[in-house]
Amino acid sequence: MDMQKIKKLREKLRILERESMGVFDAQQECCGLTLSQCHTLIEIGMKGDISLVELASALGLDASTLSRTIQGMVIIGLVHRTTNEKDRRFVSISLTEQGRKVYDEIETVYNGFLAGVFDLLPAEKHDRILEDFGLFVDAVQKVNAMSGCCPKGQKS
Amino acid sequence: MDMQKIKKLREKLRILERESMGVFDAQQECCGLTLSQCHTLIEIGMKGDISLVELASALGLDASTLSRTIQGMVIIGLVHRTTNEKDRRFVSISLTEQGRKVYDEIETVYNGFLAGVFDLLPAEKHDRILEDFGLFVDAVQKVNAMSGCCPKGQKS
DNA sequence: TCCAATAATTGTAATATACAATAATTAATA
DNA sequence: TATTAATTATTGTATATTACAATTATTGGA
Repeated sequence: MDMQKIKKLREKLRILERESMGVFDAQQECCGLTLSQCHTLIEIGMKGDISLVELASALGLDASTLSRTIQGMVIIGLVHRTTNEKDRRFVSISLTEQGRKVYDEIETVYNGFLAGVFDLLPAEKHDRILEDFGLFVDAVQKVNAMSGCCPKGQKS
Repeated sequence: MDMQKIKKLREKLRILERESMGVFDAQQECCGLTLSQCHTLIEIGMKGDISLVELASALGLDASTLSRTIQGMVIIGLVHRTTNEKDRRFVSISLTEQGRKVYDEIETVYNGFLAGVFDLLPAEKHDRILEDFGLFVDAVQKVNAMSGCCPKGQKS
């Protein structure tokens, strides 16, 4: 890989970082959620019933941070939080009916956004782009796993 | 685009969002900079001499936010801030020698990271992956520009 | 010259975050 | 079985990041 190509990729990554979050920000506005709440909602929506530590780990956050986020979401009626009766140390976090509704709304908008992106790309390249994107992200993940320098939620 | 493929892409995007930031976080640790400072440093490093509003716009931040970030970076000796004598309303922001050193260090680590990523990908696919990634990001940018729902730095 | 526009900073408040300490509960062990 | 260790979640505390509003300094135009 010559440096010129890497530089170009860096630029694209920086743009994507900002631009793809734009959808989330729009979401935040549209659904009256903060970005943190939005991320949390999506994660719960995908994982279903989940404990606090598990969720914190999935989001790369400290448990105390997430505890407060969840607290807020319980108050506004998006999230259900109950004690797990099998092991009363755990809480069981899930979406309320209202939370599910907001989640579905976010999903719809986000999926629509991506469909719009692909509308701008030549149809015959769609599969290739998806495949290549997947390969790239997988490799990123592998490199991070290998180096394992700075896992989220901890300063070494 | 069928929904299944979009879902898969969503998952990849979420991973990338977290994982690619990992490098920055590592940076943050290694260079003693916060993430905001790191982003700011990189932007100044790329753009060279720049005014506050311009830089704020490039970073998608409010000018007041950036003003404080810059203040901090001036104090720790990474950034130079002087009044533009042609138009004394503007300040001229640039990297100090020390700032340039840290910038170069970050560049080196980040580029090395991406080189590592491509080491894991088959060489014959490198160019294709780069091209497809570029196409995708360009399309994302276009869609955001079109909808123009929620530009950064403002709640509508 | 006076007023409007622009750039930057400061005042203020809200959110997000991590680390440390604590309370509650379970598992392990002596 | 009783005590100790480990685990989960929450609270206390401090810091960072951020935006909006108000203010100051400066420039350009009427």
